Amino acid sequence: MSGTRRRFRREGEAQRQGDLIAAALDLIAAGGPQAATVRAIAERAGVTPGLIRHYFHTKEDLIAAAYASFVEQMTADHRATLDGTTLDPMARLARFVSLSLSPPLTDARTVGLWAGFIHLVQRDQHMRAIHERGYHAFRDELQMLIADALAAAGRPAEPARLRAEAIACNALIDGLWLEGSVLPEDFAPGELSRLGLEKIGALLGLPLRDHAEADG
Amino acid sequence: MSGTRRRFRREGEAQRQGDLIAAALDLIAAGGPQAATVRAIAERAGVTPGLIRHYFHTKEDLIAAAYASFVEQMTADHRATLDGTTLDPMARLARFVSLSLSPPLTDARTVGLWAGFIHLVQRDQHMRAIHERGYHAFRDELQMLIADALAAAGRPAEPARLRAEAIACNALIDGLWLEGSVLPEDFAPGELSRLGLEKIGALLGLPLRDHAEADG
DNA sequence: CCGGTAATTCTGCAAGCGTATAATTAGTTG
DNA sequence: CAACTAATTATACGCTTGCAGAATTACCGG
Repeated sequence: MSGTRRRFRREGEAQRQGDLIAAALDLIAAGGPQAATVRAIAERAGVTPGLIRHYFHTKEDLIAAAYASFVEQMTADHRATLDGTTLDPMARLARFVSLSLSPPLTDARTVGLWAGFIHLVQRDQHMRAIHERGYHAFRDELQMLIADALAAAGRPAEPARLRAEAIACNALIDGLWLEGSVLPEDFAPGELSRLGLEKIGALLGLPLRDHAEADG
Repeated sequence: MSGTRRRFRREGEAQRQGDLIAAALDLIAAGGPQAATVRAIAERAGVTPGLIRHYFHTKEDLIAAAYASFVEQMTADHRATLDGTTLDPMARLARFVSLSLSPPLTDARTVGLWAGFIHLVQRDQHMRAIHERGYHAFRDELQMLIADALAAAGRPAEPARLRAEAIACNALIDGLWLEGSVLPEDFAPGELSRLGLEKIGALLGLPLRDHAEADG
């Protein structure tokens, strides 16, 4: 009756799943979990709603996949910028801190996504496992960087103290991340990175210096 | 037709509004914003859905009121436990830190509520104002405590440095709060408070000691 | 150029959503 | 005890939601 059907192109499974996941993440970041309806996700991904259930058994499955993708990309980006560089341990630690406290990590979108998934993390065991893995990966990497930096400074630390330092430094980063992401106008550009480096340096007794990209 | 109508008691405006707000907060904490439907809120508050629109012009209004109540209670609880005590400045600061890193503040419910409102805070200007006020109240109080503690230790700090210290200490608290609330099983009981006191003490160069309630 | 396959669209449904409004009932006042 | 008022319930409406299944169409191998 309604004349012509909508034209479409066939795509690979990976491509379409990726599009749908990206669309879901965009919507959750912008409008919270409520905004990620199957219809909205499909429209943003450029397909019709029915296709979602061709690639995901249920909407909940898509959301879980989106969360896994989000966590993985967060840590992957982080690691990628650190690997392949030939910095000394202290510079690597400084870079890690600086990266954590700048976009795209410190950003309204990231914190919005993080918050949008929290209640799922608290209730769904699968989501919780994903979260736990990501969090521990982040903290473990930070702990290794701290260990290397302390060792390079001639002050190696025993495991128990190392764990405490990592938790504290991680908390400092997370706190600055939170505040800078939710109320960005409260802080001058680069202030968060500077503060993070200075205070983490103070906690560890290491003079951390920023050597990031150009500064005006 | 359906026989008897439901029995009810008339209540004051404050009481009913409070009940509805409490119900909304419970639901958001447990199941995220999605769970706080008008029907669910009404059922939990022991009334029928229509009553919500007798006390709030729209559901959005109720949610905004709930958020304001949440933020206010968070800071009020905090302040109340500190006022009326005759502790020296350093003990007051220690108490502030310790309170922030124990239930009910450091708790799955609180972080669940906080996260559940974030996307509203980011989009709605009214919500944003509420958030900003609460955040600044918390940080300003912390800053005053730090100022007093430093002054009492004979090392008063100038405003600019004081602001930086407050932001950093606040971030450390927030980070520990976040991690302890989302993954409580990662930390031993009291570990967060201990860590917070130790590391904030290290940042400020003050020996903060815990003198909270009994310890096993 | 012609089938076959599965990726994609389309249509529809039952349930739940927020909201509007009329009907009732509890409590107050004289 | 009867009238009055406002708190509360009840009912209904239009819209959206996630999901299901049938119909179509793009692409691939012959």
